Amino acid sequence: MTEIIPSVRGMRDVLFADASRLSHIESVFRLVLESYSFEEIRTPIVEYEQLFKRGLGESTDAVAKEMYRLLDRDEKWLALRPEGTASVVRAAIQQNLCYDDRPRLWYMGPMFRYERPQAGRYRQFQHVGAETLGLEDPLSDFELIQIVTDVFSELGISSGVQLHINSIGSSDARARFRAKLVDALQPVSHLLDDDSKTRLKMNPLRILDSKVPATQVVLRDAPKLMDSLSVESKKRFDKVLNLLENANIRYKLDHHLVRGLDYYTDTVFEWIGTGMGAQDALCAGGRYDGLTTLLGGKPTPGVGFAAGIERIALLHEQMHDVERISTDIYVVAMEESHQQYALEVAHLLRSGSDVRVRQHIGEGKIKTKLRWADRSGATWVLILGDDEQRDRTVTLKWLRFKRPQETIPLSDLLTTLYAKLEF
RNA sequence: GUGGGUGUAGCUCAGUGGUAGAGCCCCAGAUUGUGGAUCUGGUUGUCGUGGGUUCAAAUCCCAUCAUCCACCCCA
Repeated sequence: MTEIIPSVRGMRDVLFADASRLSHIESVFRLVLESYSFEEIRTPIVEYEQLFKRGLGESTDAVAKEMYRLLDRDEKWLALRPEGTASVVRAAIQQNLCYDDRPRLWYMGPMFRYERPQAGRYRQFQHVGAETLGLEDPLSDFELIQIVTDVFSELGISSGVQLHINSIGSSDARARFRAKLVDALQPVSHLLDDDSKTRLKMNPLRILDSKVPATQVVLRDAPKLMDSLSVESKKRFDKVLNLLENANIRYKLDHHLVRGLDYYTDTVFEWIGTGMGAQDALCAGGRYDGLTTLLGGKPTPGVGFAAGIERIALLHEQMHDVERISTDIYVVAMEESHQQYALEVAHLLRSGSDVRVRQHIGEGKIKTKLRWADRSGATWVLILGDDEQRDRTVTLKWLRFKRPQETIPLSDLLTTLYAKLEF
């Protein structure tokens, strides 16, 4: 036998109810984002590798260890996008979108990272994100947080999420803080875990969000990032928090929240799902006032978020059931000679209503056909035989309730169905 | 990239060296224009893959792949 070719590691097939759940989450994001007057942007899945190296930072894990790279036929290095923000900002610069506008853009699509697969972590995963460009006002930070809050509320998962927020200030402030932190931790570095020791040299800020308890103890006496922020940064952060309080959006100040990508400035935020295992970051984002200049554009402030659809689905699954629905009405022709009439009836239903209609295809006894009708999950089956074809009627049978079947004129079918649907 | 668990029928799983099993599902009949419930009968397998030990391997050993959990990282 010929060998089966499986799907690529970390890249899954999503079927039936699981696919419906993802679609539902996506459509809620779409509706809420559009209600805030955000407009959709679709950028390529493949970009020059350089875009991510420069945008996210050469030494970030997402770029250094996890990027899918591919050599194009003309020997240029391309990459499958590991996230969406760099592409959106690149597009805004290339299309000159900020020249006379403050674009409010949202996107959705697959992202790729070469990581070890785990629950809630895949090598191909779905992001939905939004970016507001050209606005410095803290209101733009708040607005994005409000959008995601609305989405979670609409999905009915608000009680399972927690918003964490912090400000990491300007890159100057972070440089000052980095020096202070290193000075403070160097003498006690023997108390740190191995990863944190490495980070002390490579990326000291990331020590802050270490999960190792002993390291967190050491950090209690270390300098605080908040104390290194400029007066302006503090003021604008207070304003963001104020807006959240006025809107009754609950948050947790998390001074150890630092982001893994280099482009963030000032406000950073993240929603954590409760009871989810290790991969519990559902949505994260923040301000990135320096990104456009990194990518060769004019200085333009920006703020955005990205949400992991699969992770939100994992949480949603714990809280809500989603049914697999494929058929409302199953149409059965008794014999081959009734097929033409069945086709006519099925098409009438499809064009005259929004029900899902499936016509039985294949030979078999009526018994078998009805079993297929039952298995399809349909609410009704329409049976069409000699009598029905002759009188131009249909026999309508309930599959889910004990109710008598009835034979009705074809011309009354749609109105009869609507009457039953209302009931 | 590191550590650990698990891979047996379409699904959930039992089977610790001696003929590959159960439940559910599926198929046929009881019931030739009526599904589901019941009864009767039936089908379903490279035991993840490759090698090794053994008279004999689903079972023991090695490797490998997949998957799950944790680390790491992140959405």
